[in-house]
Amino acid sequence: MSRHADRRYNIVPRSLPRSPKHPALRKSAPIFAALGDETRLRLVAILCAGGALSIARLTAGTQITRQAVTKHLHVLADAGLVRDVKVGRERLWEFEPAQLEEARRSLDAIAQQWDHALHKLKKAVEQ
Amino acid sequence: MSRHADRRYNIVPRSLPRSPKHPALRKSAPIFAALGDETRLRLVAILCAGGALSIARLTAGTQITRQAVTKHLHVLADAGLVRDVKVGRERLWEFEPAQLEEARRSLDAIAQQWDHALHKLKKAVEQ
DNA sequence: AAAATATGCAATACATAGGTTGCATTTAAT
DNA sequence: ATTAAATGCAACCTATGTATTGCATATTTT
Repeated sequence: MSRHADRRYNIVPRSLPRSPKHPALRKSAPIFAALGDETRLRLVAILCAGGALSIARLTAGTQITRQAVTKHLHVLADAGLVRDVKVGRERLWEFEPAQLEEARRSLDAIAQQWDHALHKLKKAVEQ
Repeated sequence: MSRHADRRYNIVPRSLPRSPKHPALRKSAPIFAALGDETRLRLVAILCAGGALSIARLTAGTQITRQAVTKHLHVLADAGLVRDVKVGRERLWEFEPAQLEEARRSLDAIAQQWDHALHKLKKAVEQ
């Protein structure tokens, strides 16, 4: 076989959506990426439970510098998971529930596909 | 104020768990990180719907090389989201639902915290 | 006004992620 | 036995992520 033939396969499983790419997946990946860091996950959990907090207070709960926390907050903000409000000399960050729901829907969708596959399998076995 | 006083703050919000770090969050972060890539999210969705598939078939649905897909599969495997079985000269990859459930539980826990905070707020306003 | 607090900005360092290429190895098909 | 197919392994490249340091700026507080 020639060297780089790998990409030339044309045997594509029927269930595999090629270029149109599930839009829900494209939307969800950045949200999961934002949640895929322990520090950020903690920040989300804290903001979720404690209302709006300043950077200084959020930094107090970590071993990293304020600037590092600031960057994490911006990552979360880019993913739409938090938003900020400037109050005086402070910048308060608060949780934004909408995108978390989006993530939940994605997981549910995948899990549902799985359940469906299981169900089909079960029916196939029963017959 | 001296230059790097940021880390010396001792005003810690009551709700903020310092070093003990919620164990659930530490477990979930790697799972979210694994899901935080569009290609991997697609792979999960495909495996979830289509049973066990070889690397070659999984590669056919993408624009990237087989080796890149292999790396993504290993990331998913490290997160416990997929597992592989060697069959003849093929290596088949299949979805592993347990860890996805873990991710769902994490999101539910966070969302529940949020609901709880809202409920407390509502009660406070009503009084 | 002066000092303290809270944050912003920019440069930098370092590790890791994502991807590729080239070649070797294992199995299956002819 | 050859050839083809599927995969494994390793080196490499580049971009991005994480975190730091140093300094500047904006707001309170005293």
